[in-house]
Amino acid sequence: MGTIYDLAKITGFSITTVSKALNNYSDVSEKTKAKIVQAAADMGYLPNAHAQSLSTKRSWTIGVMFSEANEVGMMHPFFNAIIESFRKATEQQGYDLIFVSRNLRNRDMSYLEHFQHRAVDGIVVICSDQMDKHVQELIQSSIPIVVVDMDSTDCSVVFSDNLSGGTLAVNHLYELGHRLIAHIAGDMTIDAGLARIEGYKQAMDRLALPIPDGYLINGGFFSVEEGKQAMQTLLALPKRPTAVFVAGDQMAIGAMEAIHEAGLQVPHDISVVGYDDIDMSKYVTPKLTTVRQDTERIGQHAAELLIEQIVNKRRVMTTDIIPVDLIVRQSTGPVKP
Amino acid sequence: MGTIYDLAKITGFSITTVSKALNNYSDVSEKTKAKIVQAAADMGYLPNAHAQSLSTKRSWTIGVMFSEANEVGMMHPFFNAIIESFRKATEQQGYDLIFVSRNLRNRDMSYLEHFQHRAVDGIVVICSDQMDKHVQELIQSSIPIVVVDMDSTDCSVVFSDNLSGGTLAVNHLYELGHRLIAHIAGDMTIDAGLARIEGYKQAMDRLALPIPDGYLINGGFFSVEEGKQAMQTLLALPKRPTAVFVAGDQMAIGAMEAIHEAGLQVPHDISVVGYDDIDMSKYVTPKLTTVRQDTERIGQHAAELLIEQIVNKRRVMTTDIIPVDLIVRQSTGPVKP
DNA sequence: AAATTTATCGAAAGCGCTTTCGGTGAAATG
DNA sequence: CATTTCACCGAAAGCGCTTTCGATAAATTT
Repeated sequence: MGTIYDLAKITGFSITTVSKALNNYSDVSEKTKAKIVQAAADMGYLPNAHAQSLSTKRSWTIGVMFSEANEVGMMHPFFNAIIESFRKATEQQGYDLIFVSRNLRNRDMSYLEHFQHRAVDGIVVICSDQMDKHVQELIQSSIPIVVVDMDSTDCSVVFSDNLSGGTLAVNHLYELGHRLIAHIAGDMTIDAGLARIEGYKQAMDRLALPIPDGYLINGGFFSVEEGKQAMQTLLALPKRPTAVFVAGDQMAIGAMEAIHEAGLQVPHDISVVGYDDIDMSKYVTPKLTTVRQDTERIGQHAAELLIEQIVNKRRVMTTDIIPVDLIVRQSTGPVKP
Repeated sequence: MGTIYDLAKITGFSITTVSKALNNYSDVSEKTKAKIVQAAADMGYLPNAHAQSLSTKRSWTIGVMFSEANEVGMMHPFFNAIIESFRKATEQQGYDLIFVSRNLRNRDMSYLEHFQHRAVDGIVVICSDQMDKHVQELIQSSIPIVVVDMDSTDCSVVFSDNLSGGTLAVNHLYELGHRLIAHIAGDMTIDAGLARIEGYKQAMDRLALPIPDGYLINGGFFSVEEGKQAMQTLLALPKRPTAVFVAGDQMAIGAMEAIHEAGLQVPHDISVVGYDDIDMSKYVTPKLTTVRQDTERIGQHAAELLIEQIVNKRRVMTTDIIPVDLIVRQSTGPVKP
């Protein structure tokens, strides 16, 4: 593949000139630039990224820290959608994503340490666990960073308008005539979960609807299984809700399963609205009514925010809230008379 | 964060000794090693990966090329599951994954070029498109490589036993009494799709079942939408099948939707068995009977294969086939009398 | 006591690249 | 024609690390 030294030897110029020619410096004539570029093409020359990084202190890599909360790794559909759009946006600017692990050849180091070791230009964390020690460490560091789906005043964050999302869901159910509306919530340690709870409460309050005991139930960490269990608890209530707003699609799918297993029908007996609009939502039966998060926009905006910090070399600490939409499908319907 | 030069200054040893101490060379006394290690810990020293790579010609990174065929990017659940298990296995050995894009700061280069530029130690390609020019280029290169879910005699490959998978599905349906068994196939340009077709054909042949015209239908590239369309075509057939083996879960979900929309019931009117056992399969209604691919094992095995090539510095060209299982759920049932 | 080993350390080169700072000769200016 | 400017190029230092090859002093061996 060759180095600039080979190129210098072949063309007869110095490595300085070769480097300059390849990097479009102005102080090299068009003629010699052409020769060098040609020679580079001929030998299939490619600059060594490590050498470049070493010398420029710019690696053109972005480290991504992924949630490993509920062990889903890279299989979380919502996070995945965000990462995907983030990737598209960053790659357009020439960055590569690097997924680091915590153990560097047997030593095991923190994520921050690992990112420092790899000398990433920036970090994106997509992790819902506010309290995670590693996340905090990353935020406190001086590496450009953007955090998704989590709140923080110490760095750039971007997340959905969960408050409105909750309200949207409740209002929709209200308009369908429902008055007994329960909420299967995400764990309170998770910002998104908390905000949706708040949205739910505010909406109920505004509609002058009481929240009966047991109607606000913790669904844990957004898994299908936990959603199912929460719904079972709800079904066992003396006064069963006619509708339930679930803080995540996967949980909602679990909830629907519980309902079906109890011999009831969605939406005939109970309406359910989810949150996220993951890919599968439109394919489950019945198709899930849900609050769509704009993963495309979240990922892209996060990318912009991060890159801006990288190129301008200054930290920005904005919190950007991305609007959500209610997608009405078939899991919600009018309340039974 | 500091460099070995700082460490040398602080401890009073040469950078050579510092480096050796940090890398456990035998020709440095325990005492000085202790001092140096302690100093390193104190200042939070971390070696610069780029400098190390430059000097050792080993980057401890693995490049991953992901399918971009049907634009799903990182959102393909099956590929994702594999990557996840691959990641776990490689990270344990100290490797980081880097997802490269094709355009390096405005120039746009091939994947191979990009990988060379990043000086990855190895490559994993998870892409079903056999003919992809970039994939071929990667395979022909001298970088250690492993390919997943695709056949090739020119490199290490690992994929599921798609032949048996097809047979498994057909036999299951046969045992339920079905004789009119159709197959919604993956595109023939995709190895996995082709093998499943072959499995289907062989099984049908062995059971002395004819394959009526139109019973073998191309479902394209495994999307829900395409599966749905294929099923609609199948439903319009004069002699409608009583069971259908679908080459992918997402297509199967689409197929079920088509069936339901036609006013028919799964499995009462038509049985369907999918392929992959993606996460959602057990949550759709009815829960999908499917051929499970062992993503865990595929990813891990691919990792082993790749790392072995990296450390032994020699190419191995094995093709390893991972067994599949039939997971019987509720989308298949006895044929109507 | 002389000759060898052994243990411990460091100088220096090298990995491939960027960037500063001068140094040419040619063109432009007076 | 003397002087300034300009266009073009290269020497050299530096990025942070590894690794070879000696060098030295201490420990062993004869």
